[in-house]
Amino acid sequence: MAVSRRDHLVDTALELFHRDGFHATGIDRILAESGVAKMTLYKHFKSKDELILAALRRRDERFRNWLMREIERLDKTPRGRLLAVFDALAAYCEMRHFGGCFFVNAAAEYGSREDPIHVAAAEHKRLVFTYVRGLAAAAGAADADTLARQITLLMEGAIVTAYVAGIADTAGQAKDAAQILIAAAIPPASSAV
Amino acid sequence: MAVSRRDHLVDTALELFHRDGFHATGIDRILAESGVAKMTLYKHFKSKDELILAALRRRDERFRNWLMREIERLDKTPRGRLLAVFDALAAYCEMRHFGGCFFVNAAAEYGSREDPIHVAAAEHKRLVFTYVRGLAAAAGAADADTLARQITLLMEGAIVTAYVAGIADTAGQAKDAAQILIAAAIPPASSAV
DNA sequence: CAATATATAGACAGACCGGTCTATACATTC
DNA sequence: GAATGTATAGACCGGTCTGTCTATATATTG
Repeated sequence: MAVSRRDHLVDTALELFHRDGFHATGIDRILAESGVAKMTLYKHFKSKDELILAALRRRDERFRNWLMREIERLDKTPRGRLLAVFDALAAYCEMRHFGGCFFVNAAAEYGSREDPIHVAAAEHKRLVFTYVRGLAAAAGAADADTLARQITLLMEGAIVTAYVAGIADTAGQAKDAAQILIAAAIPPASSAV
Repeated sequence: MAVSRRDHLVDTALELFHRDGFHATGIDRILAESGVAKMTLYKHFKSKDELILAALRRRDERFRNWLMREIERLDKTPRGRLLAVFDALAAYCEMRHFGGCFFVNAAAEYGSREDPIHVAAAEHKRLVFTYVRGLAAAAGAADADTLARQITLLMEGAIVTAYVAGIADTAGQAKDAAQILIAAAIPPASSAV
């Protein structure tokens, strides 16, 4: 088989969870869609929650890899990459089956901050922030933490607004705001690097 | 009775939906918590979805009233009110039972953009944007639409980051960013008004 | 008092939930 | 060819879901 049963199961679950939500997606539908037997699922995962966690891990890995490659492809300069973040985001929001941020949606359904699913969502956000902070530091920001926080706030706002309010080009508007914030945060001497 | 059965039902549903989510909150729990009989619920609402819509309407009304009063109380100048938005937001995020944005959570569970629940969430976002745009225009922004969009993007980012990532003071960091954007958007001549 | 409206409790239906179990089919490997 | 491991289908369990129903209690109003 080209892809293992387990991988296929996680991919199918990921797609259905993102499209229909976690509680609204029953185990039986995932099995029917993937053509996998119930016992095979429960051999690989102890429970539905474990399957959700596996889907979150896969999504985190794929999304961050995609985002980083896209940003590194779009611009070669550190400062340019801080802005390219929003071009990548625009592409993300315009994808065919855009359904908002998978991790925000997960946290919305599993609101308890102690829930492993909520924890996994928080961890994803932390990793994205860390990546952006690296970009900000490389671009010469005096306070990389603050600039990275401002940029990630705009990113979150753009995704959630595109999804909930259905407004196009929020990423472009966020990019315009980011440009102003970057200019204010990075000393002119470093801006040409 | 001090409050009608219908109102009590909506209030209880609102609280449980926000705490535990929509799919995870069963009709029976709402009835047990509110002490209302099932037939009374179905006399006032055709279905669970209708009850959810009523909860969204009540929440929209209450939240926007609270936000506007808070902002108008915090600062008397139009420009100051644009920043006071984030002080109100900070207070909101620090409330005891803060559970993110009720409307973002609703849209996360009812992802289809045609779903009346998703539509109601989008409408709430539109109304908040309209209010902020009014503040921006009153503050003398040359392009009130653009500034209002930037500010609402920061608001959304702050709420979702405080909730999902569990980070404190995102509203304060958003306020710092907003100050820079406001300074860039409002002509100095108007800034003293 | 009688009539009406509105509330109650709780059984009930039919579907679906997550999860367990048995029995069977189909490879691969010895 | 026999044995092993892994997949399959699908019955089954107890519980919960939304929504409907009946029968009863209570309060108001004529």
